[in-house]
Amino acid sequence: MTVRTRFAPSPTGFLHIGGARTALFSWAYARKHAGQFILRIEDTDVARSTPEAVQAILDGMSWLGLDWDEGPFYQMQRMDRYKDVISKLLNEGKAYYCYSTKEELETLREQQMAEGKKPRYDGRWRPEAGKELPVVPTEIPPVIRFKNPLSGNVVWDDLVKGQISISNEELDDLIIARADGTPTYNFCVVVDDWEMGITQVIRGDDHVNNTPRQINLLHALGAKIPQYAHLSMILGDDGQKLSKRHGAVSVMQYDEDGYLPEAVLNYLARLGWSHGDDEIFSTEQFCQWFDLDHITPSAAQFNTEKLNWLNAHYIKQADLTSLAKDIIKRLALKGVEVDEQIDIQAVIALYRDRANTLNQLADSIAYFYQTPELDQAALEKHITPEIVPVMQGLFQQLESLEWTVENLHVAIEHAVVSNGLKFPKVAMPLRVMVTGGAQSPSIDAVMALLGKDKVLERMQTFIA
RNA sequence: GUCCCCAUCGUCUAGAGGCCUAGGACACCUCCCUUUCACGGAGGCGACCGGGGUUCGAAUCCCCGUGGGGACGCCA
Repeated sequence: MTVRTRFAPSPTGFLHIGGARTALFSWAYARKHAGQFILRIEDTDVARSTPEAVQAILDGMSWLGLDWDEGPFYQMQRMDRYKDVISKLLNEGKAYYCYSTKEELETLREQQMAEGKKPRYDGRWRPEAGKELPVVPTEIPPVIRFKNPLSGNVVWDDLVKGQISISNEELDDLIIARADGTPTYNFCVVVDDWEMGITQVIRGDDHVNNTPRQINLLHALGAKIPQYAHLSMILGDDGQKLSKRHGAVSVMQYDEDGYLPEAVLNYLARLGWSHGDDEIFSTEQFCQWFDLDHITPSAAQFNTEKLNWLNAHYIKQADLTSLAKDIIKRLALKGVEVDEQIDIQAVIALYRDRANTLNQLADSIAYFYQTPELDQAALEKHITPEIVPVMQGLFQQLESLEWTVENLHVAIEHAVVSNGLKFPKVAMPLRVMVTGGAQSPSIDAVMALLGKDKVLERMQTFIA
């Protein structure tokens, strides 16, 4: 049987890191088994679903390169189908109308909690042989509930967590249609997973408790039960749960912050999944290796440091042409316009080894195009009164120099030797004058790329 | 409260009874390279939650405890 997996986000916000990993694992599983990956938008919560959120999710998926074979399907467009199934259930006596009000149920819940019991619907409207039901109120629009089995256990072999067993006595008759007639999440999921032929349901483990209800529904519909794989959650950098108000950010934020999608993908892959000691691997390699046996059942804490390390790695590997395009864009965003006279690919090649993010890389080379900000401490430490004459001498040499790295090196070396100094004694002040700070790649290489005019102009302001 | 799940270095993880005096990676520390800072290279620090079993032998299996998390919606 061909593998069919799905990613089924609800469009109530952006695609965050947890959702992205779920999508990645579902996608990779389908790819690994040459199956299909389906995208389904669960938008039955009309009040909270927005088209902007749908777009945000699609953007996140495409940035990460997660493509789907079918969909996106929208549950709101499948209403007729759900209603058919509900009336079938009603006709077969597997579902029933319930006229309890929200207030009534709230009271019941509080009472049960107070008694130390698990809050659950007590089945007051559930029809049973020989049972007398309350008088149907005319003014209350009813919800429709599923007749959950009263006894026995629901057991499944979770592909991540192993065997999970939940007693039906813990479950109540869940609402499958609201008072306004719209079907609810647990019901739509069941119908969709069934009709879309999903073979492996890979999702967050906050759904573990929904699984037995869904399995019971599937049984009632005479559907085949898919396999389930429940992924544990991703915690924030601080070990706290991610939520809208705490730490959860859109995957697109990583784009903005200067992370490469392949780095994020690689990082996410290793969060909760492993392939021996392998740390760095391509998405293609991941698809070949991925399996559900090596997923950790426990929660994982996000670690930005490690993401940075991976990102730095991918920056070092990146194609220079596309890297340059990206960096030019980022510089423009900062209001820095690049000068065509300077070979930006060469500059990036010189700087890429020292950046964790593309933004850092852009920041670090901005001084090629605009007057650098001067590091006061570096200035005071390196540009001493004694060194100024030395720099004046060097300046004169440079004025008539044929501008190559080799010649520049020789010129600096000459200033060092003729003044009886150590190399850094000359290189450091020069570095501060040219770059504004005390850290840079080899100063001769930097000067070569920056060009004679800019170098002399910058030196001038310090030795005049 | 009730039910379900989880538990190896600070973090991500390897580990399917002997290969484990527990391996790798990030971070951290030291040294090397060096024109500063990085990069890179070589080392180092650092963990099986506790208690009982089972077994010749347990990080690995079982039970209890502890701790953490999740669920308990006419949200998904």
